[in-house]
Amino acid sequence: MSRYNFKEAEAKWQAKWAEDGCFEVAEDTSKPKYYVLEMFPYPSGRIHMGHVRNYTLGDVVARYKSARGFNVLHPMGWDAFGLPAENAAIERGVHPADWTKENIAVMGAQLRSLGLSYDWDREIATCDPDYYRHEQKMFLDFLAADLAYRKEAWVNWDPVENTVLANEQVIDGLGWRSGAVIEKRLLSQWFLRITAFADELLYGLEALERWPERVRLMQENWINRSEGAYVHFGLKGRDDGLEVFTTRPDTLFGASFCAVAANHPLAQELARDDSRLAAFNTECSRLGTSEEAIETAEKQGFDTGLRAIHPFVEGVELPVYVANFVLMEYGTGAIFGCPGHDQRDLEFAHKYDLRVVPVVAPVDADPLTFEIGEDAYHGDGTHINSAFLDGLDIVEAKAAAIERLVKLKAGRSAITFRLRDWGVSRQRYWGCPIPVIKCATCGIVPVPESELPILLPDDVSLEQPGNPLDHHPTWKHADCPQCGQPAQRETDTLDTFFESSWYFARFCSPHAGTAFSREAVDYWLPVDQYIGGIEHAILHLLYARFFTRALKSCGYLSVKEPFAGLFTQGMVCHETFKDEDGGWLYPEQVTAQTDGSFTHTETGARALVGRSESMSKSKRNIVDPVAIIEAYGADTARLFMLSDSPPERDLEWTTAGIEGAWRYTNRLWRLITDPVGPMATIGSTRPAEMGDAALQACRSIHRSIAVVTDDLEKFRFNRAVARVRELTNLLGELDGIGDDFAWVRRFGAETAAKLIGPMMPHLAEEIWHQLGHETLLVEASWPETEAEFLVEDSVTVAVQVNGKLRATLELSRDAGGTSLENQVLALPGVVRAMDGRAARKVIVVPNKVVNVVV
RNA sequence: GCGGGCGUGGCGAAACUGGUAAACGCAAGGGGCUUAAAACCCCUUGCCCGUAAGGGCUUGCGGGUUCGAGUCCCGCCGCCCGCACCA
Repeated sequence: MSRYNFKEAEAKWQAKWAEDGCFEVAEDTSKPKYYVLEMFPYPSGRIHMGHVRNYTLGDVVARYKSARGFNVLHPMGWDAFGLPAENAAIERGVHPADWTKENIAVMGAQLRSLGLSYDWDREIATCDPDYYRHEQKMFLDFLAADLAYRKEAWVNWDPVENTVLANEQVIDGLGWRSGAVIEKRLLSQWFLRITAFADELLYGLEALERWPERVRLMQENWINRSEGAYVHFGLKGRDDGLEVFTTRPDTLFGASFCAVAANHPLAQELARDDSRLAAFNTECSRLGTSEEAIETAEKQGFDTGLRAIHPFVEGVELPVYVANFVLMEYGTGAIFGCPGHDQRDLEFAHKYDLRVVPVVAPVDADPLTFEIGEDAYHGDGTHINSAFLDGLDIVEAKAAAIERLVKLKAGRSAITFRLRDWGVSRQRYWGCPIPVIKCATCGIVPVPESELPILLPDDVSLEQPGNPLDHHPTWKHADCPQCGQPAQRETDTLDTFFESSWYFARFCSPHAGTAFSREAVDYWLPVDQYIGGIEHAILHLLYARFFTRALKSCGYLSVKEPFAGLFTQGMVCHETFKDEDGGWLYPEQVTAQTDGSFTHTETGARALVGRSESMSKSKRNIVDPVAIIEAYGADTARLFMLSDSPPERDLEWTTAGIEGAWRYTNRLWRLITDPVGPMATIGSTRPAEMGDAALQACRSIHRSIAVVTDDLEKFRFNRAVARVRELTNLLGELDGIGDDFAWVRRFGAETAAKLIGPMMPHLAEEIWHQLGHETLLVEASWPETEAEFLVEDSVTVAVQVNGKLRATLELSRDAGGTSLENQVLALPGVVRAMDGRAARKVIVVPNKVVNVVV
């Protein structure tokens, strides 16, 4: 029995495709273009199963579209700047550049072994000066267009290391290396004005029809446009006041307190003379900068003693608190609290014994007795306890309240966004230097374009804490381009999201002397199909959408949206194992016992099976793709990635699953190549006469083409695999003899090769070759269906009595009428279920269901 | 906390717009081939009652709409993802 030699075949066809330049593309206006892009990887060291899944999905699309006659651009590169390279430098003493380059070499070879149809000639690495020099120019253009600016922002500050930490480096409020309590600190930093495009980014979502609905929703909620009002509260005994933003100006009569963020200027000012408030503010600053930490912390407030004067009601004064749940970044960093109609305010009011006055009552409630219990009332209703707003509904009351605020010069209507400007400054080495110079006399001065790129220095010390560029002995010293006096370079580098915000454009002309050739981006953009993890649903995708608009407004390109189609894939999971002490074990450290339990392979001790979780180094539940490709080949790994779960859902990696895929690989191989002698010589013209069985098989093959094509179009790859397996089963059962059978068998084999081609390209190519073709399968076109073979003359119809299945009936297509009803009513199963009762109604859904209602 | 999603046999799943629930595969059981094992091939397999014919039940839980609900609506429960300096 022959076995498919994947090692030989995969090496052979990969070499052949490369030699023939099968995946190299150029602009060609005679064909429709199709740009397939998978999110490029961070070169962490080795590829993981998530990459295999992501890139297999992209490769299926690329190869399928190519077979359909599109001019397909399918590039790959490296998102090469980032924190892990600096960590590796600290831990292992290697230079971030060397570490990154080495990783790219290793991972590049691993990706190549998967047989992905990339145009490798377009490979880019974002840490290459030839890449980042262009984004330095973009930064200068943004600066000139007022899309980049400086402002103070809060960072996580490690007081022991004197270093800014990423959120990831703050664990339970402590620095990951120093263990010091982390504080928030204000730092002057660079921002990109993404909020200038807030409306556009929001309304632009509507046009992104080929994006998942949930991603659009998440972005919409992230941008969160809210209509409301600014309200000015006077402060008793002070000349200034408190500016508050609210979406519910109609609930002003229910206000019982005001609150400001701990980092609000007012809180900072008062803390200078109040050590207890200063301590409270410091406590708040220890929550870190993430919204999650702030919102999940226990709600706490500090009464400043200040009293805010109610704009509508003379004599009413509201206590002003500093509260740990108010965010400085949203609205004005100050709120008024209406406990009756906001759950968080209600809990705060209960804690600090503040009054709870309902001002909106449900329409069916008695306004005189309506009270707020444990739950704030968020619903519609009629205003009560609200003087001139009484009796109005919420919409009317909002308008009336704003009108009154304007009249009193105590406020105005306003639209705010939750979206904040994008902070791009990082106080780190391994990123793109920001090309500006800080001069004592001239201020911020852009580096002249002729001096770009500003290169990262090679000789840095990463061992000492702090920003390496800042304590480099010479790098930051430069003369001011304006006045010529000694000055200093900006030592911040750019957020790595900067690189990933335009790489799709660079791929269009990766060797261009400019960021990209206008002609190339005009031809290729937007990306037709973008594929990657759901974890990028907001930040990366939103930044890239903004960046594209920013580039457009600076005259770089013509499209507004970078990604016309988006697909978000699920994660690759694996069961987890722990030893008896709770330590994580690698899958290869455990042995399955016959009774279903597991033991530690070396010690023989009991091992505990945990639930399946997404593969991660920390849980040790990883399976190395390289080992899998080595053992089963790339095609088998690709097949398994596609077959079991729908691509948007999480996939569980199992040994049984990969072995099942491997069995299929060999089954298909044998089925087609064992009788290949006779098959290779059979003509490709359909015999004029075909017997019923051969005709049925021919129909089934055509249906396979139709179903698989539809499934591939709709990203239902698991179903496509199932249908190809059915086709394989059919081929295995074709045991007739004669010309018609011989032809059908070959037709089925060729079709199977073509349909499985995008998924298992090496095996398909090998089969194609064995069938006697001189040309490559990758150059062959997608199979076409013929309408005459897609119509069935008879259908099986379900027969129900009161919606319950009682029988099935073979009918000719589109049968109906009273004869059908009589036929149905005479069926033994129907008679039994009707139990002598008369039919009240018979519902006929043509070719599907007949339902008798009694 | 806020925002988003998911939930169907022992397991991964399928079921297109409300119309035969469980296609395809994994695991398991039985049989064949073999000195034997592996590989391979064939059969069985949602659960319960029944020798069978047949009947009942079943898509996380509880309601509702409908001739008919996995699919639509309302309310719960569980799990997962994101939250702006991880990428």
